[in-house]
Amino acid sequence: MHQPDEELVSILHKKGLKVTPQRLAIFRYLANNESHPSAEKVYSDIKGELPTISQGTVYKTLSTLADIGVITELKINNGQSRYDSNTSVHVNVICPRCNNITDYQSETIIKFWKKLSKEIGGKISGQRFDVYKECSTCEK
Amino acid sequence: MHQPDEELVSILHKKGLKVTPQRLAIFRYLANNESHPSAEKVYSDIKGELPTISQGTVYKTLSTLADIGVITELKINNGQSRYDSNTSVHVNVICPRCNNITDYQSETIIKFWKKLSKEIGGKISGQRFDVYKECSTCEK
DNA sequence: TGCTAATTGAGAATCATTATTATTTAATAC
DNA sequence: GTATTAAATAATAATGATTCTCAATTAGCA
Ligand SMILES: [Mn+2]
Ligand SMILES: [Mn+2]
Ligand SMILES: [Zn+2]
Ligand SMILES: [Zn+2]
Repeated sequence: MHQPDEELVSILHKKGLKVTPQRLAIFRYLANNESHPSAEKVYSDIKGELPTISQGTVYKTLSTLADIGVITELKINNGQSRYDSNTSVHVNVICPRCNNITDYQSETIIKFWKKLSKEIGGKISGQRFDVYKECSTCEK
Repeated sequence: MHQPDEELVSILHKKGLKVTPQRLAIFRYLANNESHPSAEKVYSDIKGELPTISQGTVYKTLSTLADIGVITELKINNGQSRYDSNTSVHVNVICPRCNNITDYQSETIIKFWKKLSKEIGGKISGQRFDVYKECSTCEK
């Protein structure tokens, strides 16, 4: 694990964006959170650190972080967005019952992506691979 | 190309659901439409055939068709849902600028899915593979 | 040809997200 | 350090895609 701050600060500088406590805190929160939280979850959790932050700022910040490419926004089937700081090529395993999301990574995926992106060609700007499977809690 | 009606009617019977003109028309429309239309697009296009249909019925019908597995709902990044009658394993190539969606299918994808679903194991209920790439119209 | 539960149509309600705007603040220059 | 200023934030209102409600209609069946 590395200090996420340095990377974020460098990218913000490069893009001419300000380094704010809100941006640092939300990015740090996501970088240490595997659960692909919703904006609402980020808001309620981040209030411990930044008690006066507003929902609007959370949405705006998440959108900014997605724009600069350090997180990914995933619209899921319950109508909400979930936020993922894992920017490597991977599979999101989504429980169709409770919308729990976990990452699955393997060599198979890496190889597939190399082959597929070459096959499709052109300027590909991203990808999203989801697999729907009941989580261990829900299958009981 | 085969008659989509027969398949749908048989599944509706199996599930104890009624065969209605609205369900037939919307399913037929999607089966003959590669463009992954939104609910709004389905609504405005289907009014030619069913002038008195309501938006609510379109939403409800699309949801029913997705429930019984004959179409797939894709929430995309503009906040809308798009509907796909291609239920085979494939990649949706989505233009991040105009949200145009086209299907990409290849042996690479089929083989990957066989391998990946075995790797992940358990009762997988579906999958979704998206690739973001500017469409030919937008890259000009 | 009726019966009945499912479906539809019309319109209201919901709710996640976005927009607005006054206030605050990070970054730069002095 | 202090002033300047454009960007960011907080509070709140607005939006809009989707869902809900319920009375009217209809598909499926006896
Ligand atoms: Mn993920
Ligand atoms: Mn498709
Ligand atoms: Zn679950
Ligand atoms: Zn395009």
